Parts: sequence; structure tokens; C-alpha cells
Amino acid sequence: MARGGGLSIDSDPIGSFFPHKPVVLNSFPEDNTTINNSSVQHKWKLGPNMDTTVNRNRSQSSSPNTNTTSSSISTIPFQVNRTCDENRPHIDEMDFFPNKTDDYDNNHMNNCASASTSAPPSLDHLVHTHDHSSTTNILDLEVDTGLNLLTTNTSSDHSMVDDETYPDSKEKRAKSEMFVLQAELERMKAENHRLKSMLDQVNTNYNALQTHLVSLMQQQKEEEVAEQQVFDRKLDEEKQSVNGTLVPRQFMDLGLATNADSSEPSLSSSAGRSQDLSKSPKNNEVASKEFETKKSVSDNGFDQDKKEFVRRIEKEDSPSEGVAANNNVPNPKNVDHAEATMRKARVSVRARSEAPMITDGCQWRKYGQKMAKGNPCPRAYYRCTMAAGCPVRKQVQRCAEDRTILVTTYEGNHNHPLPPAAIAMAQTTSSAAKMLLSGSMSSADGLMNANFLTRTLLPCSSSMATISASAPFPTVTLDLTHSPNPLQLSKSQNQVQFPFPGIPQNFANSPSSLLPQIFGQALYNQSKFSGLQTSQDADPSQSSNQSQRPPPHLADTVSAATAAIAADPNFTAALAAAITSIIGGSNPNNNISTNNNGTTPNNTSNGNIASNNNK
DNA sequence: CGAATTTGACCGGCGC
DNA sequence: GCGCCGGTCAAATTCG
Repeated sequence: MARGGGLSIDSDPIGSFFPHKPVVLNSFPEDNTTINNSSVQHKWKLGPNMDTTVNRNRSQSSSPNTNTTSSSISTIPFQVNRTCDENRPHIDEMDFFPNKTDDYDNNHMNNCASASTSAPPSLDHLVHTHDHSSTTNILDLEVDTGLNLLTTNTSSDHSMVDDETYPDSKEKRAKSEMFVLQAELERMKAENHRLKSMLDQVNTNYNALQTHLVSLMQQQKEEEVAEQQVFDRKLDEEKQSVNGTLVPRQFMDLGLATNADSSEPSLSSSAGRSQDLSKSPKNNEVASKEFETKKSVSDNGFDQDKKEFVRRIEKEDSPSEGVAANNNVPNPKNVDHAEATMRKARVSVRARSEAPMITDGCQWRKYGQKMAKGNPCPRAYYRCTMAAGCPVRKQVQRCAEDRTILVTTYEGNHNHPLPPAAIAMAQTTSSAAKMLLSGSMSSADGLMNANFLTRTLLPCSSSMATISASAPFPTVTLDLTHSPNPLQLSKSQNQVQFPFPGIPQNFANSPSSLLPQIFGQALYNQSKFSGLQTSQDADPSQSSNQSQRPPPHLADTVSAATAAIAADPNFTAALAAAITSIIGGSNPNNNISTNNNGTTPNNTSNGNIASNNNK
């Protein structure tokens, strides 16, 4: 029987079957062409095997709706007497969408054992003869027809029907049953129609959502390209204004913004690609074509689309026409190289603390300690243990000049979900890495980019962070000590200070994981500005709420700061808002206001942070 | 006793 | 090629 659709209620007790039980439709089935039979089959099992589902094992006593006259159609517990026709194959599914209902009338009306109990095959089980004394029901149909028909064969019925004094009684009874069944059939047709309508509605909604999503993605793509163009334009201007010595193009090695972070492979990859695309009209065309292709593909879900899109993009990046060609770097043959270079991008945080290391919300395990050259203080090596295989490392070392300053260097991106308290540093490192891996970096020397970043990232600052282009690894140094001497950190040449007035010198002591968050958000925004994306996008819907209430805990403060920044497209204003949120956050654990002399008490906020975090 | 830390050995990159 | 140096490994040790 080729029919248009049907419902399977195999696994669902009949009593709980639709529509009593809300049917959860997968709004985004993997097969997104339409919500057709195959896609919904998992839920409703629409398909060719659609027949009336009957509960043939159900005992009569278990039927709560026997003789119900309710107008509800929630229960369709067709009581079946198997002995009606033992040879008949059992029908397990109900056909709610019979296309050939005429066949029932024409072909099956006379198929039942009793000639008088003509009914569609789906329903003919519902009728049985009197030969079986196991049940007294002539029609054990637990279907509310809405007609208030009493279909139960009561004793009086039995006496009347079986009364031999009425020769036409059988025929009359059969006719009445036929009417009942026909009425039921009509009702089921209506129900069938209703279900079809519902299915169409869901399908329509799904298609609308799909279209909307595609349009949003396309719009985002266009915005990224436009932003990249603006960024490149500014970059050119910057390039013309810089007369200093050229910095070794170390950033260029990092042009491969591939998915070093396995947690966000698609985004980072597509992000890195977007920049490259923006630099190359040809690639832009490819991207557009790819996107259009992706857009046109409707057989798979969007996640699959995205993955496929990214996969194809990464295939394109492999050839020498990609980043490698632009950067005079040996052709990266595999992702390992990209990951290796990705890991080299570092974020260094300088904070005053007497604690062995700052608390950043992550769990770390020390795996080594070395005496670094030029520093009497040993350098400790930690790796993230929040997830197996997390590539994030960090180094902790005290500053040789000022041993109250703890220098923590982060490297890599987390590949696991992070607690709120850890998002700060994670976002810092991730954003910094992305920024350093930005394709825009590859188009200019590091100094120029650093200058540009100085102006674009923190236009209101004066001594907060450093971007080092000459270090063994591209490093963004965030100075939370607020050193008044902008040259203090410039041990290596070609470093550019990111000043940041107004931050108390011991500010880092208090929310030591907070400023990195701000800076990380800055980098993150910068990355977005340069066409990059990050998977750690803050939720604007949450941001508004969080930024409005005073942060009772550091994590909330972090969230508020993140939210404030993320919610505000104007980064400068957002940064100011975030700072205000932190400083004016009235965090009882915040000792900024009580200790502003730059010294670090033994029980600094690091301890407080530690108590708030997982240490 | 399991987990975390310590610490010497080892490895690879880089400069000479 | 050699040595230096940064980084990592892994066995030993310590800790809870």
C-alpha cells in the first residue's frame, strides 16, 4: 500500500498516544529537505508501513477509556480480538493518511470474516462475531466517535441480536456497525487531515527558520568581509605612518588560523579563511560560491553544512595559494603545523601576587619546573587538566626585577567547556591567539600591527599591555601591575605598550582573572574586527541582565564585564563600561579601594578568587 | 592508595 | 657538530 503518511505508535502506549501526549517534532531533522516521511519517521514513523495500530495484547481491564463518550480523540485504543481472523497479519500501525480510502470500501468491505462487518482493513479487527465467548463485546472499539454511540454489546444487545425471532437482526446489526465504523473512518480522516496540516505547519516553520538562518549567516559573512576591508584600509594607513625598523614577520608564521582548538574547529577555521578570502577576490568568489553551494544544500543539517563547508575550505587552504603562499612560509601540509604555530601564540599576564600562581578558574597540573636563563626564579610549567587532551599550557614565573610580580603565560586554546571563572583567561588566550594568527597580521609587520592595535584596542590606555613581535613566540603581555614606567616591560625590542591609566597598581591582585577577561574581550573584539570569529561569543541576551545587577561574585563580575563588552558594539565604550563594572562592582572581596599602594598583602584577592573558584 | 608534585633526564630548535 | 636553552617526560617522592 503506497500511502502518503501515517503514524506509528509502536513504542508508545496507546493510551498516551497523540494528541494527549505532545508530539515533539525535531525542528531540525538531519534530513532538512522537508519534513517528509523519512525525516519524521523516527518520531511518528510515517511511511509505507502505515496501518492502524492496535493494541492487541491489551487487556480489557486496562482500558481506561472504555465506553468513553468524551469528545477527546486522545485515546484510540482499539480493542482487538485476535480471534477474529487468526490468519490475518497483525497490523501494528495506524494509517492516518490513507490515500485509498475508496479501496477500503470497494475492496475490503467484504473481506472480513463476517460479511456484514465490512470495514477498512485497519478497523475490521475491531469487529468479531459471537463465536468467541472470551469477550462479550461485539465491537470493542474504544474510539470516541463523538457520536455517543454505545458500541458495547451489553447483555440486552446480545439477547436482542441473537434472538432468532428476528431474522434480519444480523443484517441490522451489521449495518449499524458499519455506520459506526464509517463514522469512525470519517473522523479518522479528519484527524488525518489535521495531522497533515500540523505536519505542513511544522515543515513550513522549519523551512522559514532555515531560510532565516541562511540569510543571517550570509549577512554575517558580508559584514565580516566589510570589516576586514575596513581593517585592511586602516592597516594600510598605519603602514604608511610607521617609519621604524621592520620587525621580523613572525606573525606571518601564524597566518594559518586553522582549528588549533578542537572545540571550535569550524568557527576558527572559517574565521581564518574569511580573512584570506577578503584579501583575495578570487577566494572571495570561491567563498561566495561555497556559501551559495552550502546555502543550496538542503539535504543535511546546518551543522553538517558548516562542517562540510569548513572542510572544503580547509582543503582549499592546503594548497600554496593560501596563507602559505602569502606569507613565504613553507607549505603547511597538515593541520599539525597549524596547531603548532597556533600554540606558539601566547598571552602573558603580569600580576602582583604572592600566591604561587594566579587563579584563573581552570585546573592545572604542574608538569615541570626549570630555571630560566636570566631569572633566578624558577619557571613552572602547568597544563590544563580540566579535560583530557586539553592543549593549554601555562608558565608561571616571578619577575626577576620585582618578585612580587607573577608572570603567567598562557598558550593554546581549551578544548572543553569552561566554568565562568575560567572563561576570562581562556578568552584572553584564545582571542590573543586568534588576533596574532589573524591574516591581517601577515600582511604587515608586527610593529605596525602593534601600533594599530594600540590605537584600536585600547585607545584610552597608556601602559597596560604589550604585544611582543620579537619574542620567540608572538606574545601579548597584559600588565596588571599598572607600572607607571611604560618601558618597564620592554625588555625586548619592538614591543609596544598598551597604556591603561586608572587601574590601581594592585588591581591585578583583586580580580586577577578579570582584567585578562577585559583584555581578552578586547582582543576578541579585535579579532572580530579583523574578520575573526570565536566560539566563545557571549550571549547578549544574558549580558543585559548581568550587566545591570551588581556582581556579587567574581564570576558574576567577569560575566558582567564580558557581557558589557559583548553587548556594546562600541568597544571603547564597552571597555569603559566593563572597567566601571569591575571597579565599581562593589565586590566585597575586592580590596582595590582599601589597598592602593601597589603592595600586595598576604591575603590578597587571589585567595578570595581561589575561594570562589575551583582551587 | 591514588593524585599531585618534584626533579633529573631527554629532546628539539637555534646560534655559533 | 656542538653547546645552550626551553620545553616535556616520567620515575620518584610527597601529600591528602
